[in-house]
Amino acid sequence: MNILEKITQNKAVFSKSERKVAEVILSNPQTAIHSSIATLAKMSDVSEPTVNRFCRRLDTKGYPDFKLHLAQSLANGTPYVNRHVDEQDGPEEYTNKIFESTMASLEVARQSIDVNIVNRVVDLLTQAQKISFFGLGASASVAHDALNKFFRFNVPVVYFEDILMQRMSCMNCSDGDVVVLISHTGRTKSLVEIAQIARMNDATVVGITSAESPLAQECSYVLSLEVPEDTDMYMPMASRIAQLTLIDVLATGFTLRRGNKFRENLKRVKDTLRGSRYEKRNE
Amino acid sequence: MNILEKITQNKAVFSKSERKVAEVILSNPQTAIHSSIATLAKMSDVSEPTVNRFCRRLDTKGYPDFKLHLAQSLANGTPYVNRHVDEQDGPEEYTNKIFESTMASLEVARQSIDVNIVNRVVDLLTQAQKISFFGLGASASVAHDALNKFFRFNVPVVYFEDILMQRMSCMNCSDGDVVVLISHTGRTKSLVEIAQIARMNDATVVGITSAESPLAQECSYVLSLEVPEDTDMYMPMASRIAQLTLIDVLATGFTLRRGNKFRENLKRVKDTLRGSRYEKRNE
DNA sequence: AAGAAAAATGTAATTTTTTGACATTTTTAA
DNA sequence: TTAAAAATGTCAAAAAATTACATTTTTCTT
Repeated sequence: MNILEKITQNKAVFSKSERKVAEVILSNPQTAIHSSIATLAKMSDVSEPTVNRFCRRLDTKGYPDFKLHLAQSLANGTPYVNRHVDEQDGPEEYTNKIFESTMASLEVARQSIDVNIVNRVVDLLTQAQKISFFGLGASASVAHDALNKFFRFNVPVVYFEDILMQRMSCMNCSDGDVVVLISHTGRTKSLVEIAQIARMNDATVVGITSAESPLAQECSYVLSLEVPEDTDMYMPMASRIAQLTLIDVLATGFTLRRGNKFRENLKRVKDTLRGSRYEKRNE
Repeated sequence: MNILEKITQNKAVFSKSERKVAEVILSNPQTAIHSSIATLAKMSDVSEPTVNRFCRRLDTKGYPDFKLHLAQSLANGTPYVNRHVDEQDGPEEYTNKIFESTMASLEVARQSIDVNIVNRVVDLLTQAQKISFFGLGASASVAHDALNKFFRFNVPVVYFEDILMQRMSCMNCSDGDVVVLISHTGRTKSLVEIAQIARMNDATVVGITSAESPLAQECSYVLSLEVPEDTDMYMPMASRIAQLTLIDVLATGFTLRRGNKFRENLKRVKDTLRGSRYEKRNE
């Protein structure tokens, strides 16, 4: 946790002298990290051991350790912490909190990704005869997005929102088809069933879900995403974003694998859209 | 500048022993910042002054100063820069680049948001008789997602992918209805027309789009999002993510405005989903 | 309000850590 | 091969941080 925030929060707990130290540090943290304990003690007008005790109260091992923590806090301007929205927050606060915690979640998600599996899945996708993307609820829009993306690649790609359509589609799967199933929890019954159906019909099933979930068990490959608990709003938030970003990664891997010529193709697809748009005046 | 990079770059300049120190630090920077010069010297199998000289070669004042720099470098992992994917990147590289540039874009987008407009739009939404979300292409899935989110609020909410349905829906708009139009460029002709139709029928039109685009001109309120140019892959990437996050912000503002009781409602909605899921074993 | 107990703070000594001076070894180049 | 230069290590001095303990301040009880 950011040590500057911690100092602010614990202000009430500090003793009088410790508070003097806190003031000096908060008002000038950049100076603090370059001072020795003696200098800081003089600046705060307290004794050296008091500064040391202050550091320990913040759960650091001592002054040098404290400086390290402080340096780290200062390094990331606003550190991407998963701050929860609360009741009293105004628009400014909740906007920032949502953005920041989304970024924080992406960071965590990124670290949880196994690039070897990404690589293998990209392999699979490039060789697939047909790619299907299915998800339910909040993950439906992620599947929808994946459709949009892979459609540009001129690959047979399928997406349905309707469970029955999804099932039927999987019934008709065959060897060489890849089915990508998206679910944050990996506990949605009907999606787990879809996975089973697809596998019975020789499709390769890729799950974008959490590790060791029932869905993960049924998949040939699992791209597990660890995303910190969504904020308190009882809605999926960060999980979706992480899934989407992973889709971007797969799409990128796909185009890289296909090489340069293929990318020119993509440019053409993009240019085709031009007719449907108002021209941008060249400034 | 990031000191880890600096170490990597200067590797050629280092002497043999200094390189040993560099290896140890690069391979385990987290350990390094918590070690004394003596420990690090032993780990690198060199003498203490050698470590000290190593630090000075990197333009730090000495070992403690070096540790500070190192701590700061580690704090912001790799700062979120918009690094472009290129041809030779392996899975590891492109995965990280995509995630990082997504985070970087979110940061930029966040700063470009006008919270006053967010606040006003939240106002509008809470008082709306009916809310519609429309987008085309990549933005369609964003609208889809918004549907999913606002549907939970037990508000009349509408979403269509089909242009004709969108038009018809807007024809039937009336005073008190809010139409949210999503488009990165704001230059999609049919969406601009939708905006005009909606306004002719007294709906309030909110645009999530780029400032001063043709679409923005036609909107009652514009939530403009400035998103750095998407990476070179000719697909919308970061723009979508920013739009989605903005939707999260609006949804959050909405629930906050509605107060505590309302949030309990949301919890109930979430709990309702339980029947469709496999239980999580309590570990 | 007085006095004892507890908490906070400071002093001084000790320990740890870092740095500097100089000797020795290794490398480089003529 | 040898002399100069560069690199590295040894050891001692200096600086910094921490500990133990004494003193002061605060708090609580009677």
